[in-house]
Amino acid sequence: MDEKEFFCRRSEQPDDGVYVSTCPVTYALGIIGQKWKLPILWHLFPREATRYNELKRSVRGITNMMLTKSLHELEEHGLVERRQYETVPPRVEYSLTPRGRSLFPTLKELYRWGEEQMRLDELRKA
Amino acid sequence: MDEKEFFCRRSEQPDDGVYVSTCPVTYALGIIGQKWKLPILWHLFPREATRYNELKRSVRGITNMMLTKSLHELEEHGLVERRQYETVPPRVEYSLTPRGRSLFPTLKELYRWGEEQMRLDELRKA
DNA sequence: CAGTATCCTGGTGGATACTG
DNA sequence: CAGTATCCACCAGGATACTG
Repeated sequence: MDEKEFFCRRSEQPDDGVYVSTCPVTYALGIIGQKWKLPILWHLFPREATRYNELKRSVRGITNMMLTKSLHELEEHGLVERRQYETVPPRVEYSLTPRGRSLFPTLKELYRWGEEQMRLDELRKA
Repeated sequence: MDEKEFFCRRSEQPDDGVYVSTCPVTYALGIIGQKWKLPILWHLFPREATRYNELKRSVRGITNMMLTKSLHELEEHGLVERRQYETVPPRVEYSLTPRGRSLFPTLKELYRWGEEQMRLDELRKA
């Protein structure tokens, strides 16, 4: 990845007016950029598996709708795995796949930068 | 930054119903997460300075409204610097601050991960 | 050239109720 | 327990026109 190749490329499709991004950063944000994705992943990171309702309790403020939708999307992208036990009452557990865990170093970088920015912004306000 | 400290914390303020995120990742995405921020930064990265209209031409599809708004916000957060020359017609140049450039390693990480995900998704479709 | 000022649309995310 | 099904509000982002 040299510098010239790094910068965002967009492929233009004038026929239907649709721009398809081929930019990996945009692609990544499309996977983890929505409101609840990261809070969910955060809860899963340090754990083996988590049940639906435990997740719902831990991710403050999330509704069934959003939790279900987010989990589906994360599953579709292969970051999260759903395991269902055929018991009564039902028991469903969610866990990170290796692919989900591969996000950790990247998030750590983002965390580091964000933390730096928070400190700098604090200093400017003071 | 140990693992326990890493995960997202939100401070709850029940009085006005507002949740203020103290999570550095959320903070970072609040700065660079909007639609046009990264495309703009991308154009600035390999350059010394760029004029307003050059930026507008390069960032495909952006309107005056969005370009102006995004640049203002980037300036507020100290990532971008605006320099105005008192000539007729006016000449305004935008460039990255050191703080803006400090984003580069982080973006490279996100790029790397996103690229990996794109390849994996391609393989699954095939 | 480098922006502002208005007005408006669409779609993310939320509220609420219901169920295998 | 672990979800669906409907309906809805809000605001990021866009279209268009105008200007120092």
